Amino acid sequence: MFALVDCNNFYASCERVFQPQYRTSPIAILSNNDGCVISRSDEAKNLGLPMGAPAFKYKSFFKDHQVKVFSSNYPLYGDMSSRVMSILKQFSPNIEIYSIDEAFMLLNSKDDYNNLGHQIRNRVLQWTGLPTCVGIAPTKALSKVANKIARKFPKETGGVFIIDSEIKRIKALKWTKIKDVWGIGRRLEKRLTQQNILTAYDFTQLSDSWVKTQFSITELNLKKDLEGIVTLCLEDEHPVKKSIATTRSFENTYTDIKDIKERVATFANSCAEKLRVQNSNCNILIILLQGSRFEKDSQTYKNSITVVLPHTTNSSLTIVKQAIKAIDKLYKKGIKYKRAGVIVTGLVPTSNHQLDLFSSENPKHQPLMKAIDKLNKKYGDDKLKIANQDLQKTWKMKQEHLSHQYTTKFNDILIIK
DNA sequence: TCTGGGGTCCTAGGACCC
DNA sequence: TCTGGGGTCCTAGGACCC
Repeated sequence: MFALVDCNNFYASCERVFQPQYRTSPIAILSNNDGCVISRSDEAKNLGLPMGAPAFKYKSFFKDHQVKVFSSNYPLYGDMSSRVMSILKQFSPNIEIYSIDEAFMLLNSKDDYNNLGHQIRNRVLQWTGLPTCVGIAPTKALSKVANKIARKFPKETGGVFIIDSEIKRIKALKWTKIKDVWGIGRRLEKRLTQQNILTAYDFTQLSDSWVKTQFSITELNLKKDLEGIVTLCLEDEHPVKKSIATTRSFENTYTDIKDIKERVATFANSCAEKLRVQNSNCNILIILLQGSRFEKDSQTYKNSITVVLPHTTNSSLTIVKQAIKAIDKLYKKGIKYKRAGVIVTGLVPTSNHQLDLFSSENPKHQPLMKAIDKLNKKYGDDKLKIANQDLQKTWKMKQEHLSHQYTTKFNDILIIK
């Protein structure tokens, strides 16, 4: 059997752990630059605050309803997540960390599922302060369904729901709206409802061949999983990433190419650092540049350049240089730019280094990068920068409601009187 | 003033090869 | 009138997830 453990309103709950005075208040967490709402407590949801609500439009709403607003604090959430995951590993060695706040687990057939589900919930709550829900079922897709039911009916289920019979499976699928099925997004929902496929159960009644030809193998696999036939398996715990991205919106718009180059250099350097952490090299760079979606003359501008390198690399120097060169080509005068990004792909392990006959990197790059990474790790906060990166710190992320890094920074540790 | 960011997988179609 | 066939690789675009 599979279990899906999901933290309730993860970011909002993390903030609550360290500021328990907000245990019953509506809470909203904002995206980077305090742009829009990305996590809400149940109280905020009940007030009708939608996901993705732009913060500037909801200022008075927050005030009127006394919503406690936080900027996103990823160091805190990341650390809380790893604490939760290490607790889950005590219950089953076969675990797939699916996202920052949820994990699939493979359970032993001898387990008492109901008892185990409640044990998991209780231990995570006791040790981290985070509430979770547990769904248990014969397949991954069904454990998602079970989890949703546990979440929706806390009183009846106590936060744990198990699909362990055909009757329960059918009932659960009939209850699940098609748009709430894992793997059915907005587009597929529209196409399916047009065919009068309204629930997960309706979806499982379609013929395999129709699903395969109308959609793709992905949807067919999903259908089988919902029927109770194990099709989706646990994935590797530490999959090697196939692409790495750093893309950001700017706090304001930029028109000067110098500002854009500065930011893009930072993004490129960040990609290179992530490559070195996972011991990968890349040979393809994609550089994106986009105008403000909300300015009349800039909104249509959205362009990218793909650069194929003659050799693979994870050198910040090379990647930054190429990214800046691309900006020279992408930049057009008179546009208000709002967003840029760098994606590196075509990743290979560094050990797989191929000898390039006609072009290879300056051999001095590697030891230099090693030295930079070591110093940055030691002194923190990316003290060492390469030329072109935003030395002047002309930009800064807007984070007006940031909480402390309670669990990862010595100066921020709570003091109990 | 002000609307997130980082991933994966699949398919169709073109280029190229023998 | 008529255009081989089969295979692989690559890329762009579309869909999804959290």
